[in-house]
Amino acid sequence: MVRFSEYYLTTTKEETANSDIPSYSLSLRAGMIKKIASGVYAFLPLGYRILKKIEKIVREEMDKTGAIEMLMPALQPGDLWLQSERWQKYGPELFRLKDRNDRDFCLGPTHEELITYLASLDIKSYKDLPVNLYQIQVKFRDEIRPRYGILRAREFIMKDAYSFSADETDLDIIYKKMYGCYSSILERLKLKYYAVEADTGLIGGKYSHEFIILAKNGEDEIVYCPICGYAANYEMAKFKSKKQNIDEPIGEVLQVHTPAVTNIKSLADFLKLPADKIIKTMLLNDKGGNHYAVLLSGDRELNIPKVEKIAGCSLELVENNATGAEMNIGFLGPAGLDSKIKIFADNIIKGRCNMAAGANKKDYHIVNLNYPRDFEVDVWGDFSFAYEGDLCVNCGSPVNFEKGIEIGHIFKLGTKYSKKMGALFLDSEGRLNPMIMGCYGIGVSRILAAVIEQLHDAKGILWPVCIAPFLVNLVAINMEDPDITSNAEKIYEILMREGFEVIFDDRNVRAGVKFKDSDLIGIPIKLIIGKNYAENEEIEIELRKDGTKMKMGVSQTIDFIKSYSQKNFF
RNA sequence: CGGGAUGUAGCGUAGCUUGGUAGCGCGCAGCGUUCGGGACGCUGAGGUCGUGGGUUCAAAUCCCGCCAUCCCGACCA
Repeated sequence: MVRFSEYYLTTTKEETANSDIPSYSLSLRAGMIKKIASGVYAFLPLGYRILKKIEKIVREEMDKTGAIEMLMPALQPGDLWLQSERWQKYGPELFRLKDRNDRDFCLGPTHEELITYLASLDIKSYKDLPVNLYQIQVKFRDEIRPRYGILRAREFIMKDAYSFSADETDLDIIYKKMYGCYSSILERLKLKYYAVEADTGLIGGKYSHEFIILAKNGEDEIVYCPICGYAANYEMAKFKSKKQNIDEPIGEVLQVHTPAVTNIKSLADFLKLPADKIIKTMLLNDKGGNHYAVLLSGDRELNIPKVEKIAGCSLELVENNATGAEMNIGFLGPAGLDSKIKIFADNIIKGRCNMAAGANKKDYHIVNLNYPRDFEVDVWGDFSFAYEGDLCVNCGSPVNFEKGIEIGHIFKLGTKYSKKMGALFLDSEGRLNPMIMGCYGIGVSRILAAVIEQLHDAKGILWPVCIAPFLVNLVAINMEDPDITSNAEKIYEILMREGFEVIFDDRNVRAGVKFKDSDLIGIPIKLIIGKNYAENEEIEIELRKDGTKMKMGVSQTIDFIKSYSQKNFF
């Protein structure tokens, strides 16, 4: 296939500065990518080979589900984004630009607007539905902090699919197909992953799943139950608290002078109470200036998205200085709170007794608060994050925590875009309806990094056979020995005739360099031609996976490679 | 956006405090010796010291602006 000496590939022995995680450092050292600007990378020939193989797998699995491939422009007119109102909502993450006539454009971070626009032009009847369209395209997001190389880049390659259907049932069918599709993609790539319940934000009421690849350096955290298989995004995770409600005689309400004690830790020290006997009162407000107080056990953290979900609007924490003295930030509590403020209380507090909380008065707290004697609650719910030691919401076993990389996200969009952009169809009774949409993304270039993140060792990358840039590296031990070179050439011919993806390391460098490069790049099989081939016609085989070494004749070697490639190791 | 740092050959860096010849390692080219897990010797090519201005007889070095890159920061009742 290719001769190393003629190929475009340079590897480096030394790491580059700031290549802080293995996948980044190795993809630079193996000569797969090159950084062009912050968060912008070029795929060099080796990296591009791998990328194309990943694309191929994604494409095959998508096609199997009946999804149809197309290609939309990366450059999109601002008008469409005005229609969906995302032009206003998206913020600086959206790459915006103007053409010579001063018209607004953006570089697409996703393609909902475009696809919905296209569907509105072409789809008129329920007979045209359902349909699931996808593309593999470059996306742009002006990330606040691009990092970890290709894992979190500003320009990246993504497969995104958009489904249109006439009813929820068809949406469910496609959603399930996509769920299955993503699972098969990740299984073919030999990745360890979880499909977790994810936050839909305020947009979609329905559910969504994230596909998370387990990795120490991941930026996402998941909570899962090893017993029953429950898995969720850290922010979303439901759980049961282990702590029992304490049964003790109800005490009398007392006001305590607590000068300048404004946080849980100092209050716990001051009152000599454990943090979970304190009610933490967090104040949020919505865009309309309405306040919401959230009561939490003192040892828990506020989970704003969970509150937003119940409140039905986006919320912000009230800043310390924002409301000034009249709110008594630092001394808030449920008892005697301004009645205009809605009180949300975490279920964990339910049944607890003799709690301490702020007195809504500077420098004072109250002890021995008891519900419902001393305060009211408008809404009970789950408003905190799961902690180590919490229990599975389904089966009650302790939950585990794991870091990971978000690789895919499937989402039921509903009619958000179709309504705004007029993507309507006539149903069988002649009524006009907005199409029901779903969107399904998977990060193609991110997969490349994620695979390395999961599959590498001290020597380099361990590619699964299905995406390895080459299956076989033919190493001629010494290019100045005519016997060795002529034998290697002969074997090279045979391997090519067999149709194997082979790179022939014909460089005039020492054997050690060839071995190191081969391991770094992560080619699954090394075939080594040295002196002993001339002696007994046996090829030395070494496997990257575990360093296994074997010797066998040419035809057995061919058979071995065939069967090895079919097994798709890792 | 706030805080902190850094920019010197393709890559990694020294020199800057105390202004005066730009140095080292890797890589690259040539020659020779080597040749089964990143060899060695000799020779050589390669630098607007991020950029613009200022101070000075003289600036990689001191001062100011700009640009780029990197790190940290979203939990406080």
